[in-house]
Amino acid sequence: MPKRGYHHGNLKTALLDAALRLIEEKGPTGFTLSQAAKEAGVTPAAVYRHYQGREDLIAEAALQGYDIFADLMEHAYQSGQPSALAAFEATGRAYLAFARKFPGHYIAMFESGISINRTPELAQAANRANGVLERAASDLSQHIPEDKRPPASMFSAHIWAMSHGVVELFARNSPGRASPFPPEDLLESGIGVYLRGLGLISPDE
Amino acid sequence: MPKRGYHHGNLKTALLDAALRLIEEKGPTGFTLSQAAKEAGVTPAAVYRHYQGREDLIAEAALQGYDIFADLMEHAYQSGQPSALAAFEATGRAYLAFARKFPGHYIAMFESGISINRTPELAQAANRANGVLERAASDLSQHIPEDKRPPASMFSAHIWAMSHGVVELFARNSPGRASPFPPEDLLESGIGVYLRGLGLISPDE
DNA sequence: TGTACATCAGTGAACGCGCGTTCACTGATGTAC
DNA sequence: TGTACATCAGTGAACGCGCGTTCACTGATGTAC
Repeated sequence: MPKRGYHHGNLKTALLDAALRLIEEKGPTGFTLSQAAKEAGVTPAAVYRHYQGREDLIAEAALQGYDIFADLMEHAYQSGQPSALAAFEATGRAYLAFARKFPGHYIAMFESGISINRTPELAQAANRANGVLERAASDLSQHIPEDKRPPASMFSAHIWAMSHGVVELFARNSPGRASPFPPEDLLESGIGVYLRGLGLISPDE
Repeated sequence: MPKRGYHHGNLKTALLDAALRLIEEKGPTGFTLSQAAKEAGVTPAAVYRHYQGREDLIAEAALQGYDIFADLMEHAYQSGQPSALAAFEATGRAYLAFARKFPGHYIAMFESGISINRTPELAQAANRANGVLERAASDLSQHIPEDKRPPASMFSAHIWAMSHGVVELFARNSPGRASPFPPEDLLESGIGVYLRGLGLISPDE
């Protein structure tokens, strides 16, 4: 870990890490470039060697986040194969696990106001992540009689919304709004009820 | 509408309205007291005649929001009586309607990081709103056989999470993340599936 | 191995800016007589 | 109705601060010969 001397050696990464910590702590609007620089042990001006500016740092955090997120979702999806149900449920769990493990990334992705269409890579990474969930939903909905089958994109939007809601309301340390249940249980049971509603789990399971 | 002269006459309200507009536009951390004062046509120092400072303005917005919110929920709940199902569904719809109609309030309440326990009145208003949803859930869950009945607080947390998720992901103009469905439909259908999963709606309804 | 030199990562000072808050003040309002 | 005076809402200047960004610079690194 060579951190001494005039050259940092690892500044780009160190800045991104500092930014993630700060975004997690202060929110995307409260995050400042100067503070990130300070945490990395460097002058604010040095940041401009590696990023175009404040916005660019946030966008980079979001991009990295979507990549990790998509990988995790992909892996969860695969891990449940060949059962469409197991794959789907693993994907749901992976969502919450990601939000818990990478809160800075999560916030940069979903709460920073950064447009998905800022750069083609960002759009691509975001779509990849979204695609996994939609594929899992689509696979699973094959088991529903066609005339009662909701569009996979609606199905996945429902699950996404519930997951996001659980994260924002109960998994974040919202001051004074403690959940009566662990977020993991809440999401698991919520998805369970939902799947039962689609006839994908028998009522007694 | 007397706005001329040295005395504003209606400054407290005007400031709160300006704050709500700005919170909606810039987010809770992007909101500034100075700008709110400017919008109300007044010096920043004048704000201190009516509020204790920046934080207090946000807290006031949240408080007003919880009051309106609780009233709307209450009204929706009553409007569906005596049917527990109708009351519950109306409550869900009221949630989204509130978020759409009072985005500034919504953000101040749920995204500003203001603690519910900042003042007793704030805590009370928040609990009143939450209580309506929980009561609606509790009423409705009487129709579930006792041994299969989830706690009402879990039930209501699920619905709250899905509602909040729909608002955040699909009802807000998140740049580049357009929903394929109107948020209202998304929430209505999501809640429908969920209630079917609890056995509260017949599969063919 | 030694030297000259190009490359480039990070410095430090400076900029203009808007912020939240304070303070002594002033102008308008409303009340007592 | 008129006047004196208390109340108080809003002013304007000032404060110290941290921000994002720019610029000419300097010190370290690495490469060519």
